[in-house]
Amino acid sequence: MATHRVKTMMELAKVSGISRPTLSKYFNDPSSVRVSMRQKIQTAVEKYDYRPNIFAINQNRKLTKTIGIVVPYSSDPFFAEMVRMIERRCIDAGFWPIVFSAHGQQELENYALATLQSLRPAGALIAPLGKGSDFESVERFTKDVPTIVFDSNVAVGQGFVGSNNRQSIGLIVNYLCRTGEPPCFFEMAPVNPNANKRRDAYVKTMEELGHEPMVVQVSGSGWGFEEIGLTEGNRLIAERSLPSETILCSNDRLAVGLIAAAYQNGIQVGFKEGCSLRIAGHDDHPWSQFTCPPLTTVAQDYHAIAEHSVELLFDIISAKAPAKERTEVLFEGTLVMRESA
Amino acid sequence: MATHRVKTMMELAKVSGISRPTLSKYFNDPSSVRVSMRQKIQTAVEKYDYRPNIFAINQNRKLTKTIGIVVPYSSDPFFAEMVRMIERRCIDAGFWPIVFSAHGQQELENYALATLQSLRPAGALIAPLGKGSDFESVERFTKDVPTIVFDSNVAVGQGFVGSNNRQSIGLIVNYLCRTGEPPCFFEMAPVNPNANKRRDAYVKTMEELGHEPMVVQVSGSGWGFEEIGLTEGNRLIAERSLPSETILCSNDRLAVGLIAAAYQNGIQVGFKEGCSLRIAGHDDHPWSQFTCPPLTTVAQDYHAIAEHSVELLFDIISAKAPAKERTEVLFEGTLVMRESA
DNA sequence: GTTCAATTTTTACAGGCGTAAAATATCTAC
DNA sequence: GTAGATATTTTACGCCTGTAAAAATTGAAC
Repeated sequence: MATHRVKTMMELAKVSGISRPTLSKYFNDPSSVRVSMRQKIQTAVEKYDYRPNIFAINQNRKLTKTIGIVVPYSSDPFFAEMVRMIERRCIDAGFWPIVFSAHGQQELENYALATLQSLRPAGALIAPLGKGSDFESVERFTKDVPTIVFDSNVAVGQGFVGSNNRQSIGLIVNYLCRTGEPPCFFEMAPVNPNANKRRDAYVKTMEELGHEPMVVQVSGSGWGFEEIGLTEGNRLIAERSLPSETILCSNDRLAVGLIAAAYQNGIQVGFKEGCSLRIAGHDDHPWSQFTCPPLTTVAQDYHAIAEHSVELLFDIISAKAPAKERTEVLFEGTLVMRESA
Repeated sequence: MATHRVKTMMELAKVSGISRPTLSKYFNDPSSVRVSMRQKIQTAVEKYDYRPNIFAINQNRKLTKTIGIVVPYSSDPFFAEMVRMIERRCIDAGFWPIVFSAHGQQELENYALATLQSLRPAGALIAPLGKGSDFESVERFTKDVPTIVFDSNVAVGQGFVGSNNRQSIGLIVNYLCRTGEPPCFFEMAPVNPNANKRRDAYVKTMEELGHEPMVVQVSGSGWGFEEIGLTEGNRLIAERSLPSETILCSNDRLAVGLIAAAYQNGIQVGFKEGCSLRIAGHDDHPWSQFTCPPLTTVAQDYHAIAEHSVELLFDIISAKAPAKERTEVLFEGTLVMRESA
């Protein structure tokens, strides 16, 4: 340990008595050298605290070990959780995950894609902004980099993994109709394909059940969903213009804002005695269990989506030829009954 | 645009009639070539969609343009917001921010630091896990990379930027004592120096005001603060063992859980008629305004901390010699009066 | 001890760009 | 138009590792 640190593979070869190409082979894939050799190398690496130079490595490799992850909004708990799971899987598989967030802005999404592209990643997992994306930029990126799209099904890349909104919305609409007044649907102008699919699923399910769909679309843009839920909820309550006393929100974050609005107007939320409003969400965000009352919602299968996205990407990367067809995998939601509806 | 894309600087030199060294100079610093030349180059770059190869660039540069950002928990809204601001400043200054999250785990923090280090960044902004950090790993990192520490004042790096907990806690303790029963302090086993400083500040302030400090330390570890606040809050309420009906939480996330616990036990929170518990937090997390009731807290100056951290780092990077002394900058908190206390 | 296969070593070149030094071209001011 | 300062081109080498091909070594089984 007191030994002077070694900075290049050449030096390591000299001090360890092992040829440089063998060292190179080892760093590419430790199992490609004999066990005895492997141990000698590991000892030397530790003794001289050597680490390969990433830049030199990637300059000649056709395939880097970098995996790009791009999300629209890293502080959204759904994406935060997805990123955590995806990162873990990549690291365990010997890849280098690098995370970018668009922070809701097209400009930053483009920047992230451009940066990532110049890193020549082995592949990428992206959740596009959706409506806010510069479609051509995203498409250009996917031409160069094997890409799996998740969450928001923008029609690019080699595959998509997400939730079955038709099924999950159907589930909660059924539940709400079964247990009380049919819900209206609370949404803002859709920011991505998911939002559209959810609204359509709501309308379809209501019609199937013989009820009149009631969509309440409020104004507001950006990713500050709670804020929109709060201010628009306050407005709707003041105007008494809610078409139903049961409200299904397009996502949990909107519901968080709406619950706050109800509270601030002295309205009790829930299905118990004395409650005059039922509020439900969609996603089962990590903090949905901490609302007052706890939020009834539909859980997306975070784990399955993350896991499957990564598997799909690895399949594509390891396959020589690009997939002939874009695959789409949808996971089903599960009802999470709490107290808000 | 229909032109074939050019992949190396050499090719770009050929097709544009400009020498490679001049192009190289341009990419290092566009202002180092004549205006006429600059325009010719920009035109060619766009026409042939050329982008320099990052790996080749960084292999020879002593100083890369990479800035590393390491946070303990990317989905914590405080860090999410900090990251957003820091990234923006770095991009605007022509640097490449790369974000890593330890997801609360020492192993991942070490991995992030090691990865980052091999990227030979120009500098780094890190918020260490704190108690959960492998101090030696962090210190070793800071020996190699100019580093500014923020949020959690672990004694490494060239400087620290954070909040003045003594002042901010003093502010809210004063407020709470002035307006009602003196608060007890609700915390979990401290995960970082901030938590310790806040508790100490609470104790000091209470003593100054002539009150007996009452610290309620609950068990629970990890970064699931809301969960801890909820379960431990439920327990304390059931046991009737809260020493005061005014509770100052070590941070907002704990308060979110505690408010949920109060709600679930039918306890009204706030200072109005009929309320029997006052709850306050610290940080002014983005979602604190959506709790029921809205959370009274102390706001950290996110913007100042982010801005100043970056400035400090840039100063160090541009200065030839490393700073002789580790600088510490603290920003003051401001009281945010809402309805929970 | 021999043989064959699997490893490792030797040798050599490539990758894309930074950068230094000397020669040449361009611009500005007079 | 000319000198002097400033930019650009030419030429050449270095950075650190990947990788290919041929030669040499090692290992296990007989």
